[in-house]
Amino acid sequence: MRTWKQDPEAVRADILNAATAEFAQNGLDGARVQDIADRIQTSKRMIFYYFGDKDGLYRAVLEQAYRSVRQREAELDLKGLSPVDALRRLVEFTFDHHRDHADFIRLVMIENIHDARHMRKIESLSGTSNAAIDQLREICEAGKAAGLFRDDISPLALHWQISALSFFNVANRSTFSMNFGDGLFSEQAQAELREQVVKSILAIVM
Amino acid sequence: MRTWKQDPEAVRADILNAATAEFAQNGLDGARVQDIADRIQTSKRMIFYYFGDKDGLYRAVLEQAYRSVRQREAELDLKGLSPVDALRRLVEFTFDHHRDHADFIRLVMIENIHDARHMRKIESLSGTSNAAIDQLREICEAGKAAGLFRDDISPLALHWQISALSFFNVANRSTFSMNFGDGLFSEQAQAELREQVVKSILAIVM
DNA sequence: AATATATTTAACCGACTGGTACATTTGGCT
DNA sequence: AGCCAAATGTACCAGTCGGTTAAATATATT
Repeated sequence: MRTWKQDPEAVRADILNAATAEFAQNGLDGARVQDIADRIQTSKRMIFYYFGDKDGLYRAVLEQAYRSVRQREAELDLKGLSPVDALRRLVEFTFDHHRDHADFIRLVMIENIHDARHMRKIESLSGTSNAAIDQLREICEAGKAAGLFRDDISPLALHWQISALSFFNVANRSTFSMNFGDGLFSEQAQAELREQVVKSILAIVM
Repeated sequence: MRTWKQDPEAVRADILNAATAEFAQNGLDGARVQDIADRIQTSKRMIFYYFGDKDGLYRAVLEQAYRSVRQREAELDLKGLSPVDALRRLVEFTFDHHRDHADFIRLVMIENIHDARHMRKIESLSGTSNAAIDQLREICEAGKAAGLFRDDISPLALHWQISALSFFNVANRSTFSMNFGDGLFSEQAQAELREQVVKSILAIVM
């Protein structure tokens, strides 16, 4: 009664969150299991108890991170907007969302260093269904139907470009700043870049 | 005099090249000094003899990689081209160059994971002079002077976008393919993406 | 040739790290 | 209460890895 109450779910969730921070900060090889345990009040033992090994924990982190992101993407409501407005909104959302979730970006960077070999083992991520691309496809079809968009645009290629610009903005900030100064990362400049991205995407479809 | 059984410079160069491959493949923490030695015919001891410690070697790798890239960038000859043609050529060159030097891209990804903290210690990289941005600036000025380009374009923001698209294409190939298939990475699709990037950049300046 | 210096080899080490063995406690159930 | 399985604490281990010690060999210098 006086000692700790057992709450397995909370412990598991705590570990997962601590591990997310640790992996995002230090990478898979740089992360230390002991440091993850130290971030919360638990022991290394518990981590192996719940997740098997370091790789299993990393995979759980990756899975949760992707699930969270996809869920937030699915929550984006574009109903009632014209194709152009919907596309603009989607781009702005993606740009902002990447900026707001740097940990996720870092996990993806790390996974790319590993050629996505851990992701490949997560069955829940192999489903090709993806809200972001579905929404984009709908926008494109509506745009084409309304005669507003070109006929030869590819939703996938469009998504590629939106992702590239939003991702790079967060992922490569450190080296870009080292090479060219951090002028582009002031709030003012970021707002301008965001608008540049929107216009650039709109220019592709129209 | 005739037979140089010892060849320190060659050993040093070999180590540097082997280390470049090892670090690019496995990251800073994932790389193994022993594995670098095994890649060539030398011993671990030599690596520490020439580069001090693992971090020193990594810094040497990074420095050489950046120097090579900057040199190749400087070799791009845009003289005699109109602003539009020069810009198109620069974008195509950057897109291709990134694709052709995946190891460099990976080193930059790795350095970004580490918040560019190793790059920061390399004095030869702190010089802000950069051929790529200089050429772009010239193109922009010529374009504005000729009344072909808008007046409010920023060479830096333009470079940011060219880099973002070229970089992402290589850096995020693994996870992008996992999520959306590898259709965009066929030769045919890559050629189309390349053209999309060119048009998108041109749309920004005009 | 003799000496000094640069380069290379081989064996070794201490710290760290992922993972485990085993004992102990907690809480649900009868 | 008494039992059992889930959950947790403690101590520990075996392999790995960056880095070193010390000695040998090659080259340059005089």
